[in-house]
Formats: sequence, structure tokens, C-alpha cells
Amino acid sequence: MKTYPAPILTIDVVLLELRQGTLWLGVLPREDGPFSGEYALPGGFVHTDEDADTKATALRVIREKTEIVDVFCEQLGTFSGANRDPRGWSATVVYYALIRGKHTAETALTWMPIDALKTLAFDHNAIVQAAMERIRAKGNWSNLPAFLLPATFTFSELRQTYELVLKINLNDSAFRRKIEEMGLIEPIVGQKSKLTARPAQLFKLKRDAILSFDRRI
Amino acid sequence: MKTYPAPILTIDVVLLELRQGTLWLGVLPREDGPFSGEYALPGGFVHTDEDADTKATALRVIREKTEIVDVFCEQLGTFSGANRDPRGWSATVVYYALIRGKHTAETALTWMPIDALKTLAFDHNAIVQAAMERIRAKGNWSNLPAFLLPATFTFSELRQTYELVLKINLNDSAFRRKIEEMGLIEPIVGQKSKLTARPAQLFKLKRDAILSFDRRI
DNA sequence: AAAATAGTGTCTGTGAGACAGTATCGC
DNA sequence: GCGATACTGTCTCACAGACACTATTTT
Repeated sequence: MKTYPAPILTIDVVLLELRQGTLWLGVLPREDGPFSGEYALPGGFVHTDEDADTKATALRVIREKTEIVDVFCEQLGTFSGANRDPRGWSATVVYYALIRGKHTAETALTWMPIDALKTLAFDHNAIVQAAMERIRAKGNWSNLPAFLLPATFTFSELRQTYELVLKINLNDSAFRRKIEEMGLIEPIVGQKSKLTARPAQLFKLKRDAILSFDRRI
Repeated sequence: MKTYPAPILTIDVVLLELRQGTLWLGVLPREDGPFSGEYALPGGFVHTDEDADTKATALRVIREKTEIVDVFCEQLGTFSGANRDPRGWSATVVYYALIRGKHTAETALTWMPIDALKTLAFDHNAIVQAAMERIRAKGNWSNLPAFLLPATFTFSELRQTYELVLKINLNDSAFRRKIEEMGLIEPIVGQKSKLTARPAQLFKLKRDAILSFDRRI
């Protein structure tokens, strides 16, 4: 039986943050190897002695680059091929992660607005595009956009985040009705946001987990 | 910088076929290596000299095992971990494939009804369960179930396939209305199925590609 | 004619968008 | 008071389920 060289296996993370009314992608300049000097998604190899699975690798990468531990992180898919990495036949298991509010740690991570990305290393531009399509698709039917917000938020902030992710305008009263009926969030009694003219009720997710709807937002 | 052994990378396929009113999974007895003698999903290693990417590997595996070339095949995800393969830290990129109608070639492939699976090798039972969840989820919002049917089918057959995949009962007239309005299928004029008391109009997909709906089936 | 399945027409409840109207704050 | 944003109430339209009804075949 013929044997084949093992493909290169890596893990990459599409790290997204909400800032200034748009989504920002976290990237790192490559220090060596192919595409040295260019920006790339944070990623790396599996550490077989400490990573239980590829998601653990992704979370470790996120932790190392941002010092953030609590993060929404899901597998996007695996991108592979003979030509995507000049070192040889490669596959990368890609995760996307949504960071709640602003991260504090100052690291080498550079942030780019998602709508004005520069050219990235490897096939990372295509990967980011696939991630955005997934996020948009899931945003329609789940509470995924809420994971871009801090733990407490107002109704307006939640709607605006959905509008940003879905790139559509949502009717305010219909949105409130739907979210209320689905029992997705609960008010934090006595807490109001004072960012706007009339203070707004603050809410939090009832269950801090991804949740699918049976109807469109 | 510490180096790590490369994880084992494989490709596996969840191969599904519609027969006798239920879904059947295609499995193969393992001839050697771990779990020898047990049934497992068809799969294998990437042939770096002939496979353009992991999907090409999956399609090659399907072709080798069933002699079927035209098949609906999508990536499910990558399953990984230190303990799922006794040979070491491993990752498998899993695809699910829906076979249209009955396949003809007689091969070593064994078929098991999806609701009465035996214990499979590795973590393949968990993988099959994940595939079924994906298929059910996509069935709600896409024409995915149609890929289990032959190229031509009746309205009843289409509805029954949706009912089977989604495990719910669908209202016949509402289903017809929705499918008609979405322009998903087109009648083949002059062709009728004669399997039932009153011959039924035969239809085919307007576009033989996966298509998402903006409303639930 | 009876049985069986295909296919149509219509009623009704529910949910969504639209939008007007009210509430509560800072200035 | 005025501007601004938060929040509520209500009208109307469209779609989904329910189900009765008609159509076309075999036996």
C-alpha cells in the first residue's frame, strides 16, 4: 500500500470584536516562515501534549494573544489544499470567536475593520469571508450577535448589533416583541444605561449560551 | 521553539441513502489497524498527489466505495482529540453525502438503518449523530432533503422525504404552496408517476444545487 | 361504485411591519 | 419647553395550518 506524506495541520482563528459601530478582525504580523511580514489570522500548530482537541488549540491561541478566557468560539470548517501553503499540502481547522465588548490587554494583535481588510497571508481573506457568511446566516436564527456585546446591554444596542451583523434594518417594535416572546433576555432590575437622553433598561442573556430560534429575527 | 508530532489526519464520510422509508448509513468493516473487524465510516488518508483538497478526498472515497460520481457532499466538521484514535492525537475531516435513490454497484459497503445503528469504530457514532443534527437543521431551511430523491419525484415523495428528515408531519396543502411559491421545482410536462392510484405529476429541481429558503418548510 | 391518492379552495389565527403615540431623561 | 431616545399600542396584511372539497386513476 502506497504511503503519503502527512499534510500540515494548523488551527486558525477568526477573531471578531465590535468597535465604533463595525466589526474588527484581529490579525498578527507573521514573524517567520511563508508570508513573513504579512498579516495573518492568529493560529498555530496543535500542541499534542496540552490540547485536548482542536477547539482547545483555538482557545489556547486566543488566550495567548488576547488574555481573554471567556469567549464564544465555534468551528467554522477546515480549509485545505495542495497550494494554500508553500510548505506543502496543508489543512487548517478554522474557528471563529466573538469577543464581548472591548478587550483590555495590549498585545501584538492588530485590528482591521472587516469591511476594509488588507490582503492577508495564505487563503485567509477567503476564510474571513466564509466566517462572515456563517455569522450572518447564524445571526438570522440565533442569539449569536449578542456575544459581541458586553454582558449587559440595552434593547437598542442589541438591535443595532443584529442590524450590523445582518446588514439590514430591523423594525424596533417588532424586534422587541420577538425578543421578548422568545424569552431570550431578562432585565436587570434597577439598572439603566445613561448613555442616551432617556436612560434605557439594561438586559442580560437569560442563558449565556448559543440558542437557535424557530423564526427569523 | 518546541516541536510537536504531527497529528494523524484522516477524512471520513457519512454516506446516507433513502430506502424503505428511512435513512440508511453506509459503513465498512475495518480490515486492519485499530478497531479491526468493527464497522466504521468509509474514509481514509489524503492522497497528497491526487487530492486537490479534503473534499476531493471525500469524493474519491465515495467513488471508490460506491462507484457514484454525482453526489451531494458537504463538510460537516472536523473531529479531533488525543484519545479518539489509539494510534495517537488525530483529527478527521468529516463530510456528509446524500445519495440520490438507489445505488447500483455492489460493493463491500454495508447499510444500516440510521435509527438502529450498531456500535461503530472510533467516535463514529457521535459523528453520525452530529451529521443527523446538521441534516435536520439544514432540512428546515433548504432543499437538502431533495438530494435524497432521484432526479424526478412527485410532490408526495418530496413531502415524505422532508417529513422523514425533519421527523415532523407537514400539512400537504401548505407544503405545496410553499414549494410552489419558492419556485424550487418544476413539473416535467407529460410525465406522471404511476405508482399510486391516481398518477402524480413528476417534478425535478429547477436548480440542481443546494438552496436556502428565507422561511421554514 | 368504491378505494386510494393527487391536488385545490377557503377559513381563520398568528405574527410581522408600519407607524402613531406616550414616557422620561438632559438641557 | 424642546430635543432626543426609550418604549407601547394598534392597524393591517401576509402566511401557515386545518380541513373540506374535487379530480383521476385502479379494482
